[in-house]
Amino acid sequence: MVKHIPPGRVATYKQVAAWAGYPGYARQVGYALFRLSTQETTIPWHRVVNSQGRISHSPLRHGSDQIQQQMLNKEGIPISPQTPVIDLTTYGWDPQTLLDEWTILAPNQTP
DNA sequence: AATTTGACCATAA
DNA sequence: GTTATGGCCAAAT
Repeated sequence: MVKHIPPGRVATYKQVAAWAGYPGYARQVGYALFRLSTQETTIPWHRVVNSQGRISHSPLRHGSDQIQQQMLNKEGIPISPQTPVIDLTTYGWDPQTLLDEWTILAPNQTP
């Protein structure tokens, strides 16, 4: 599911769990992403944030939370210690919303 | 078998 | 804005 999140957008742990068919399993999504290396390239782990629109910080992450901020900045998402919260109505991604946009932009097509 | 541990969440103060 | 609390759930103690 994380692979489907487009650049410049973010999704929440809760959303990813629900989309994967496991509503209520937000924590497990976090544990799964924790296993990934910060060098990971095929899975955009940095596009997953908590339900407040903030990066989940933890000393156990060994700085991967800071790296997450840098990568999000590189994709045009303004987040910093001064602006710690991402506006999910602007940058949040919802597959249903994407479908709606798609049918508006390209009617008579099947996604 | 019971307790602890978290990249979580909703609510309350 | 913030912290605290109780709930959640699987895996590891």
